[in-house]
Amino acid sequence: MNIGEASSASGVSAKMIRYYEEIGLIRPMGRSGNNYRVYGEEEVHILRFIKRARNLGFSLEETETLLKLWQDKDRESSAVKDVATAHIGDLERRIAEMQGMVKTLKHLAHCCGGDNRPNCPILDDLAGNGVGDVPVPAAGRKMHA
Amino acid sequence: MNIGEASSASGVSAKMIRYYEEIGLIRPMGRSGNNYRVYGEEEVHILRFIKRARNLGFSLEETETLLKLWQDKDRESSAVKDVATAHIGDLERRIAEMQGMVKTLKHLAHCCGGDNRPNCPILDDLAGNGVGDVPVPAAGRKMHA
DNA sequence: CTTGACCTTCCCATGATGGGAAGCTCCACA
DNA sequence: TGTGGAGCTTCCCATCATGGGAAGGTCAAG
Repeated sequence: MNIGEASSASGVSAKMIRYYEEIGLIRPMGRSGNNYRVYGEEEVHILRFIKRARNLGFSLEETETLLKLWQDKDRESSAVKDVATAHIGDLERRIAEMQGMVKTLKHLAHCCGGDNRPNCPILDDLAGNGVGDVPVPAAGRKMHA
Repeated sequence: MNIGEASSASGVSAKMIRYYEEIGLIRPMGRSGNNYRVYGEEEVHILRFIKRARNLGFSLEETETLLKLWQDKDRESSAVKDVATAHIGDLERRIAEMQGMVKTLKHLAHCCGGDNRPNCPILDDLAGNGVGDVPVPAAGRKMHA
């Protein structure tokens, strides 16, 4: 099976399959006489594993860890669970951050007439003239040295 | 005021201030005799506006639009509201996507012993042997578009 | 033999940010 | 007056995962 077929069988683009090989996520594939990469069911299975891990938001680095654990018959399931749990925490942090943004934005949008007049509390808020609650202080880092 | 001072006054790093200038988000600053960029209150105000827009998750492109609307005294507030509303929708879509991931992951993690035995439903699921309800049908939902 | 669909490698772009090098300027202090 | 260091300048590189596209080889069907 050539790369195109492996691609449609796994849902991973040919471009990405080559990239995964380049960064060492998957082993370099054997080549047929014409220098084309050759794939078997085994490889497609691995690619599908990667695809699913990516769909769940795991980074390629985390995916690599999971892949190694998958192939390690002596793994401890706690190692897998740890990776998953950390990822859940990461997702929840990002979700909370975005929810904060949505909350503020909805409040501002609600206060904005959205008509043909220039008066706009959204811009007022961005300009520093808050309409109420102000999110994300987030500024004061490495200043002044 | 030099770039370092403008940076701590606005919360935008000097690196980013130069970058914003480079991509045309802000006008090139005047230079003093020593070739240092010179900033005034006006510019710091603009940088703070950008900072706040970024904190609310607006892209630099959206920020540019908002900035122009801010400076356009004849704007219609509906234009601003449209940008904000579209962004809210975008955030909500991403939140929903991540919540789906979290839901699946929590289910899997819940089913995983997390002990010293190799048996692991998380890996089983990634390998294609679902543990029950499994969203993300690898073939059905096109990431690409 | 030609055409077109594949495959190969290589380079570039994305978005927003940081790191760091090499070289300049400025200021304070001895 | 010299010197050190902080701060400024530009330039290049890295991130993360992905796609676009060019230039060229290969294969199968017409």
